[in-house]
Amino acid sequence: MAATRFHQINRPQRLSDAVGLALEKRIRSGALTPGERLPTEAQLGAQFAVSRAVVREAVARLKAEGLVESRQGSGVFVATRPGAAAFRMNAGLPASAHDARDVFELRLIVEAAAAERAAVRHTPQSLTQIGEALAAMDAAMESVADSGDGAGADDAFHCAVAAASGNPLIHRFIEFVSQEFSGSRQPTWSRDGRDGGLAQASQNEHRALFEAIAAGDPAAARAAAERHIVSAAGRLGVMLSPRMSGPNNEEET
Amino acid sequence: MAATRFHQINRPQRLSDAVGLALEKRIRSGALTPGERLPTEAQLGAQFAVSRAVVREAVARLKAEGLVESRQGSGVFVATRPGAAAFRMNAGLPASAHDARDVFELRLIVEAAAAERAAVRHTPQSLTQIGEALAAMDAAMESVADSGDGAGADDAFHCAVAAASGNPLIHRFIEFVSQEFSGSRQPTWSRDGRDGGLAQASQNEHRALFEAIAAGDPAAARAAAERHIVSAAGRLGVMLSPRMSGPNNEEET
DNA sequence: ATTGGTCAGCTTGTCTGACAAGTTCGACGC
DNA sequence: GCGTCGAACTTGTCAGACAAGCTGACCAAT
Repeated sequence: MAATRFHQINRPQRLSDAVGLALEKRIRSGALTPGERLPTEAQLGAQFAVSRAVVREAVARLKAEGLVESRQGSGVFVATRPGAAAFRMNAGLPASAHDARDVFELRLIVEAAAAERAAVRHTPQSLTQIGEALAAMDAAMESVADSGDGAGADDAFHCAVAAASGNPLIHRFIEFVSQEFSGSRQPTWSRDGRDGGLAQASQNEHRALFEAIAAGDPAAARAAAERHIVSAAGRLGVMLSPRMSGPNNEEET
Repeated sequence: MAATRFHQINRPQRLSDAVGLALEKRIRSGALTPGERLPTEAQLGAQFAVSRAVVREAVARLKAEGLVESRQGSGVFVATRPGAAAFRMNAGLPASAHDARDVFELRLIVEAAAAERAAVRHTPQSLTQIGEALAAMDAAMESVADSGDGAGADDAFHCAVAAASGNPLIHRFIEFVSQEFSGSRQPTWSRDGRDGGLAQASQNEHRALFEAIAAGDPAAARAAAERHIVSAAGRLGVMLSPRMSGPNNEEET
């Protein structure tokens, strides 16, 4: 909806968020090592030029993420195994030019393997789920709305393939990655994207993947999934190689 | 040290922890639904009989976990996709008989792809790192200590291979998975495991992987990594197939 | 009737100061 | 050398004040 689209204004970052991220960076970079004591709250307040309350809220964040532990009267210490409990796509590191490519490469690896397994392990029910998402994208292609439901159905298609892999961990991981980059499919399914043939190209790739899975051909499913991810990346301007086929292949970039 | 042993006294739970956990319980149980607005800070303070600072720190915890979002002047809301910002191996689901197999399968997919990329993208420095971890395992093989440092060096070896993949995201993910299952390598490197030849078998596989990477041969590196993961799983009693090579291959299990 | 502007009331964000609870370490006595 | 005590330090909690931002009611203009 148009109203939703204008809702995403750029809010200034909260001080407690900024301090928390800065400290997290120090921990993840190794500048602060496991077991090491952080500066006192008063010192951090002086260093960051913020109040003690802001520091405490930043530390509360870090505690929730398992990065630090506090002991009253003693201090705040880097946890022995900082942050091991959770994996995040953006671990507080600054964005770099390679981010999108790193993400697409990880998706290529995991989604191609999931497609391969879906070809072998799918059930009538899981195949129906994939087919329904495919049909929903066909319908979105004809939609007169500005953005329609194509991106949502695109998400659902990928997650249905992941679910058909028969490995719930892989399914959850692909869902996680998909949600973190839910905005990346929007350009393909926008009015402009559909008029420009992006959605049609994407849908052709989806159909080839569906057919390979339905045919129970894992090699064809893997190849179809790889083609699709590489093309999807290309549509966003990201160059990706589908296979490590030679020592010089990657170094051309 | 004996002094350390008596250090683990039962500390009363912090108020901010208790409030944070109580709110998290309401969210995860569905009593508070995605998009729903939480009571105001003042109301929560009255309900829990704590100061506003305690409430704010509890909310800071929930924000770090992706469970809520706050909007200044408006309120604190349950996130649209609560907890989606982090991926956890155990997502609060009960353990099932397929867990270990699911994990090894995910490792197989990601680590084999990392090895492939390491063969192409390694640098002299990253290759040295891998070699040092290999040497540390050789040394641990001869160690007279009961458990030695073999498991730690085994972890380090896998993480060095992941680092050599040239994709920091893959590196972080493999590190995350490795840390979550850091105990799984202990039996191989224990006294019994070394005497029984488990460590030697594992080390032979590590060496083959190292050599394939050093030779810059991605296909050999992938195959070596797959062999190793499949064998490692087998040493723990988990049956794993390295490839989806036919429609009936998996259904034998 | 609809649209746009204003403002009071409300809510989160930040700062400040005070005191409670707990830890650490040095001084002192035995 | 060992045990006790207390000062100094650090985190945990409370309270109050003000800043920044949001929401909805109300009124004027078209």
